[in-house]
Amino acid sequence: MTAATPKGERRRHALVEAAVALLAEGGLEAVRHRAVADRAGLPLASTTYYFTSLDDLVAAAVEHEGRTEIAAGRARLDELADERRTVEDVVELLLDLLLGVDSRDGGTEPVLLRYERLVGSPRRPYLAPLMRELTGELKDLLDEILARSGMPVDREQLDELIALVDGTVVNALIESGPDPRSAARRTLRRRLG
Amino acid sequence: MTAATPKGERRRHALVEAAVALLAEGGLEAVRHRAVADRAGLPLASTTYYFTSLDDLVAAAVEHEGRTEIAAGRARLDELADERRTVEDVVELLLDLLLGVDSRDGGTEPVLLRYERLVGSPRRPYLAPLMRELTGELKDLLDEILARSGMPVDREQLDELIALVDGTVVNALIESGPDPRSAARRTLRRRLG
DNA sequence: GAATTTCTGGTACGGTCGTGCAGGAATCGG
DNA sequence: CCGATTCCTGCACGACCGTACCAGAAATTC
Repeated sequence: MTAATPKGERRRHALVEAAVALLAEGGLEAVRHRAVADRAGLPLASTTYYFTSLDDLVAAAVEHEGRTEIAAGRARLDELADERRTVEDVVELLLDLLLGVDSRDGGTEPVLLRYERLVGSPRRPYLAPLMRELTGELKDLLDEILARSGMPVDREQLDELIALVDGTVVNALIESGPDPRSAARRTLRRRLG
Repeated sequence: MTAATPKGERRRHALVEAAVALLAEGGLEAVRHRAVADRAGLPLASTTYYFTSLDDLVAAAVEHEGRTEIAAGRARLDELADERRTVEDVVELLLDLLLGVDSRDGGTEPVLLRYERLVGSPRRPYLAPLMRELTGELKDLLDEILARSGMPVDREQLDELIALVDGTVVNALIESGPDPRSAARRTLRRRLG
C-alpha cells in the first residue's frame, strides 16, 4: 500500500501525478482507477495495489495539489515582500489563491472545477478534514498577505472577505457569459481599494 | 412525450413528483430512471416514455420545485405585507428563500444539496438557462421583500448581499460542526440590522 | 365498431464502474 | 543456483447505469 521499494515509491507518485492532472481536467469524478492507470502508463491493478481505495487516491491527489499551491502562494508572498505593492497586485494574488492561477486565462472551467470540489467535499468523509486543513492554511496565508501589504484584517473581516469572493464567484458561474475572475476582481477592488 | 390523455398527464406528473422527492433527498445524482419509476410505483419504461431523456426529467423536477418555492415565498411576502416586520422576520424570510425552508431544522443536508445543485448547474446545459431564470425571479422577489420592509437596495447591493450569504454558506459547510443557516443569519443581521 | 393513436411494462444491450483474486514476475537471502 | 518472499498485474465478477425495443392493452377518433 505505502510502497516499500524506491521503484514502488516512484510508481505511487506517478499515480498521484496522473490523478492530479485528471482532477484539474475533469474534477473529482474524473479520477477513476482506469483513467489514472492509463494516464500514468501503468496497469489498472496498480491503482488498487498502491491505494487501498479510490478515495485514498483522490485524497492523495487533492492533498498534493493543495500543498503545492499554497507553497507557491507563500513563495509569491516572500518574493514580493519588500517591493512596494499596488492594490492591484495584491488583488491578483488573492485571486490566484482563491480562484486558482488557472483562472487567469483558462476561462471558466478551472474555476468551476475548483468550486465543484469545494462544495463536493462535505459529502466525502475522506476529503472533509483535508479540505478543512488546506482551507485553514490558505486563510493564514491570506491573512499574512493582507497584513504585509498594509491592509490588516481581523479574523471576522477576513472570513467576510473570503465569503464575498466565493459568493461572487458562485453567482457569476451561473450567468450566461460567465467571467468569475473579473466579477471577483471587481468585488475585491471595491472592498480593498 | 408530452402526454395526451388525462391519465398520461397524471402519470407524467407522478414521475415529476417522484423526481422532486429524490432531488430533495439525494440531489441531482439521485434522480435515476429506476429510482424515479420505483418511487412513483410505475414501470421503468414509463420514464423514457414521458421524458425523452433523463435530463428532461431532471429539468422538469428542478423547474417544478423552483417555481413552487418562489410562489411560496411570494405568498409569504403578501401575507406579511402590511404587518410591521422586525429585522429578524425579514432575515428569516431571506434565509428561507436563499437556503430553503428545510434548512430551518433539517440540519446541514438540505443546504448542502441546494448548493450542490447550484454549483452543478453550469455543467449541465439543460439546467443552466433554467437556473438563470429561477435565480432571476428569486432576485426580483428578494428585492421586493427588502424594499417593502423599509430596507431598499439597489441592484449592486442586492448582488453583494446574495454573494455574501452564498459565500458564508459555502464556507460554513466545510467547517467541522457545520451550521450554515446560523452563519448566514449572523452575516445578514450584521448587514441589515 | 373498426382503425388509429396512446400508452404499458417486461426485457435486454452495451457501457462504466470499484474491487477481489489467482498466479506470474521480480527480488532477496543463503 | 535455488527456494522463499515480496511485488505486481491480467482478468473477471457483480452492480448500476441510460436507453432501445416490441408485443400487446387501452383509450380515442372516425
